[in-house]
Amino acid sequence: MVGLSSLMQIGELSERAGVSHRTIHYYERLGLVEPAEREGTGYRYYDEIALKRLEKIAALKRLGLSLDEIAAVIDLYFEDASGIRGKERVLEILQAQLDKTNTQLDELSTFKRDLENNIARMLGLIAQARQK
Amino acid sequence: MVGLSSLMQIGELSERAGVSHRTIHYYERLGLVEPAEREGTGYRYYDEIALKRLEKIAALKRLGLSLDEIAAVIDLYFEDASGIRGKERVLEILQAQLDKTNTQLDELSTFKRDLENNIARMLGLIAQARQK
DNA sequence: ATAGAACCTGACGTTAGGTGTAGATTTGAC
DNA sequence: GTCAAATCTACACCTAACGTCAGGTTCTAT
Repeated sequence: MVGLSSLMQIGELSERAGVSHRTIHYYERLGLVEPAEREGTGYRYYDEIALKRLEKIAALKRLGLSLDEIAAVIDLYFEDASGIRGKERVLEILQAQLDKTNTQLDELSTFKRDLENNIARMLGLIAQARQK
Repeated sequence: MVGLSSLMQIGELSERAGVSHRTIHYYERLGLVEPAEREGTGYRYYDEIALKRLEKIAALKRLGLSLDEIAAVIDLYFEDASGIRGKERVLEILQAQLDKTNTQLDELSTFKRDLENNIARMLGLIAQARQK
């Protein structure tokens, strides 16, 4: 194969993104990433956008979104604005997601306070145990 | 059975906690909840603490903790402080969790900003589409 | 032209977190 | 005492998100 100079194969993408190639195949079946090129041969060739998508997917996963939910919003990050179909629908998804996010932020802050209190308590108990 | 007047059966607990009785059985196997009473007969009888535990479990799940991680910290919320074994170990778990929580808070805030930007963009596009 | 690395597909395995179901037992009401 | 509702145990099954394995193809270097 010639003329794909700026593209990378799945091995490099996999390594740079920190996910296995089987995971990339899996994501492809779910419509989350696509190779930029794929001629008759079968080999997949990816551009930098694919890498960014994988990174975005990882970030959204850390936030607790399922792959299905990610599939529903990820194009917002990569499609050019004018091309977005079903804007109202997308807007709904975003609003719902924002609500969830706000709740999650609240709960997380509370959890953090709890953790900090518990840590302080633990430290106290440990110091006390040492003293005797 | 008599004398368990202030206790409830699994059906009531299940309903009040909003989880199935099968889930409660499952949690019991993982050591997350226990009936307050269980005589020879086999029936489980729960107190209000069990309900609080289930609610706490749900909250921790929403924060993205696995059931195993929850098992590691939940007693902090219910055991009396003096009874906590392996304080150093618990402290480590808490510290690690706090780090994770801080990262998660950051990512979540970023995500929220992204969402808000996307929402604004969508609203703009929709208004524009209406105008023409 | 050939070896070895990289890649392909398809089928099956795995873990977490449950749900479904069947057949037996217990309970509470009458 | 009897009957329906609630519960019990045990086993099987389910989905999400991958990982493993096997056998075959393609690429690159020499």
